Amino acid sequence: MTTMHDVAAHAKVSAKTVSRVFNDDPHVAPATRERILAAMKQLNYVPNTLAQNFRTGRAPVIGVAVPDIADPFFSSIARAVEEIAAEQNMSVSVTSLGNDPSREEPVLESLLRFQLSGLIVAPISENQAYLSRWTDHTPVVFVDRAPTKLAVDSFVEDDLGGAHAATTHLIRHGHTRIAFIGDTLSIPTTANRLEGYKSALADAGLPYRDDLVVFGARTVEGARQAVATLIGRQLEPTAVFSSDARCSMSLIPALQEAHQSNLALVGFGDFPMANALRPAITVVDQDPANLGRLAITRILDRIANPTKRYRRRTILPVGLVERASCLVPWDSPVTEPANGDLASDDDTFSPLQAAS
Amino acid sequence: MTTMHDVAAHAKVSAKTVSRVFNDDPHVAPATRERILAAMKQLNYVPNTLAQNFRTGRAPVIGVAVPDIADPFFSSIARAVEEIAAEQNMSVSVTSLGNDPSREEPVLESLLRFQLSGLIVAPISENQAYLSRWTDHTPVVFVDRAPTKLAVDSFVEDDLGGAHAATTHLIRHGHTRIAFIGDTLSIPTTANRLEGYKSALADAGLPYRDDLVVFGARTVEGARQAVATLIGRQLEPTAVFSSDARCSMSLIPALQEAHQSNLALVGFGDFPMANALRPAITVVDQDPANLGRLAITRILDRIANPTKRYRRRTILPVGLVERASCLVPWDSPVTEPANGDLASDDDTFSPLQAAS
DNA sequence: GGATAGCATGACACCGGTGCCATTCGAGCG
DNA sequence: CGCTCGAATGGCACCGGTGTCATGCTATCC
Repeated sequence: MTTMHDVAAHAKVSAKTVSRVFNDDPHVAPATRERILAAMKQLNYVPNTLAQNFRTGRAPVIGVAVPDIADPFFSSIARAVEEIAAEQNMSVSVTSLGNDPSREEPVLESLLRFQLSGLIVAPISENQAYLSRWTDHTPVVFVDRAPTKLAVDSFVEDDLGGAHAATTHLIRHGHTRIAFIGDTLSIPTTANRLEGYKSALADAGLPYRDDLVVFGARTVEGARQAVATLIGRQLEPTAVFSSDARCSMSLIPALQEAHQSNLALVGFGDFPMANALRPAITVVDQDPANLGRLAITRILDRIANPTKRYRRRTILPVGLVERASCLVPWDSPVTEPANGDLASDDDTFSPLQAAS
Repeated sequence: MTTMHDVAAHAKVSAKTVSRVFNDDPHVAPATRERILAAMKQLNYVPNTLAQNFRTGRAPVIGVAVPDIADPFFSSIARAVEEIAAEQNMSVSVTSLGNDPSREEPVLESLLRFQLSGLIVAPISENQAYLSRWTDHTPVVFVDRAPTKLAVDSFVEDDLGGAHAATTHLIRHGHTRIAFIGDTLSIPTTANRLEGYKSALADAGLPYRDDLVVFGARTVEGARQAVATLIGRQLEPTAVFSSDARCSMSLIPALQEAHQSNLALVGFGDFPMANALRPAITVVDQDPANLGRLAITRILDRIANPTKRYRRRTILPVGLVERASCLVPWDSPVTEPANGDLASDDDTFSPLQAAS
């Protein structure tokens, strides 16, 4: 790798003058500039970002740590962050935290040692106090999941309100036995959504039955077991509220396998093909890209205005995207859906329509 | 940020000794080690990775540049890379290249200036010659799309063979008018898949009709237009081969809207919920995670064995995952599907079954 | 003509670790 | 007792840019 000193020697100037040419410093004679530019081209000079960052003490890099970058919800967040970071000539370093909460701390620590310009986290652990030693120097923003034992910015969805709305929606469609299916209560979003579900039941005067609440449905296998458990219950549920998109995506194949075509379904979080499934899946829409945009914007603001004060916790409203899976039986709507998403729902892709 | 010198001063030793403690150098007296460890803890010392990397001249970072990290295909690649990189204490810097080929060069250059340990690229431009100045120093591996005018490692799927198999599969099911729907020929995979499609037609003695080949179906809107164009044709197609997962995901809603429930469909590339749709979508499966694993493994091998020679181009076989969308009419299979994926295909989630 | 301002350029330190070599000191041994 | 050897530790340069200040030179003006 050729360095600035090589270029300087070749152009018979000092390294500093080469640096000036690079940084468009006007105090360089045109002839000198030309000579240096020629030397740079000839030697194929490329500045070493590592050296620059080292001197600055900061890397123009935004860290993004999420449970799983292959999950469409989190990859949408990352994509939005990237887009805005790129405008500021910043790059993005993505890390998947995985499933093991004890790995979170070492992973984030090693990320932060890069002297990141900022960090965006959707945590998997239940306590992020260990981050406090960094938060004075590095803007940290939580997304999707609020921090525990740590005072930093966060942008989360209205889990409680969304779950309440989804559950209420099912109740309005006449359901009284509604199951709650999720991954694990250790994820704060799931805990909040369970609360929303409970409060909706309470508001409607329906009993809360904990035999209708099942966890572990993150994988198709887990969802299968959850479905099997529910089917075995006395007074089987007639509807299911799925606590997150990942669960919904596991749950749907599991329901199909178990011939549970009579169960109504509302999921928290939209997901690919949700509107192409038959019935199209009614979901609480979260807009992860917006979450990402808000997070990176806050980081950039914090960098620009280190002393300014911001509201730490932001809870974003979520909307119900009404499709068809909330109706049972699905071909005889209880209420006329308001959402345009439903407009094409009779345009079914199913061969069975043609066959019947 | 407290530095090593702060710790050294506090423990009344030299910076070098602090460095030794950090690097588990055995030549440190136990008492000294204790004193230094105490000082480090008290001052909250964290090593500055930027300085370490600068000295090394290399960042323990693998760059991953793909068209769109929010695309499940590419996010699966990134996830697999990450997983293996993490085992080597390397982090991953992800960049989406977007749609503008002219942005590729500046984006990759700025990534490479970080003195990456390696770079994994799925390019969007048609010429990557500009990377040649880097390839001597930094291992570069292409995935999904082979490099043009550049001699580096690549791992791509058998686009030609896969498209040939998919098209042949449709022909075996009795289709003679098969449309090809893709994004753009400037993506080499699409060009190869079109060749595979053509050769399958030729092998079957079917005519190639370029009025059945339509591009621009990357978005739902584009897919709508593609469908509209095809429907207008004399001798409409009875089947469609979709050139990539993204197109399939756009095409399916478009077909639903256009009431094209009689069209058979095979897509190149699996995608979320493909097996939960009704009919479940028959696809050529690509295994993006494997692509990612192979790429990062090759980079690590290259780092460990700089002189060793490898076969540059690897073409991975692809398999046909037979579901139901290739059968027309779907409820009367022409042949008995071999794939287990079909086992549950009568367990339909569709309300119409219940209704009929 | 001399003082002065302004521009082009260079010298040098510094960012925070670490490789290399020197120095010091004590133990062990002939 | 003196020598050798190894262990513990320190000094210092260096990685590649860049901020700060100094220097030398020319143009300008009174």
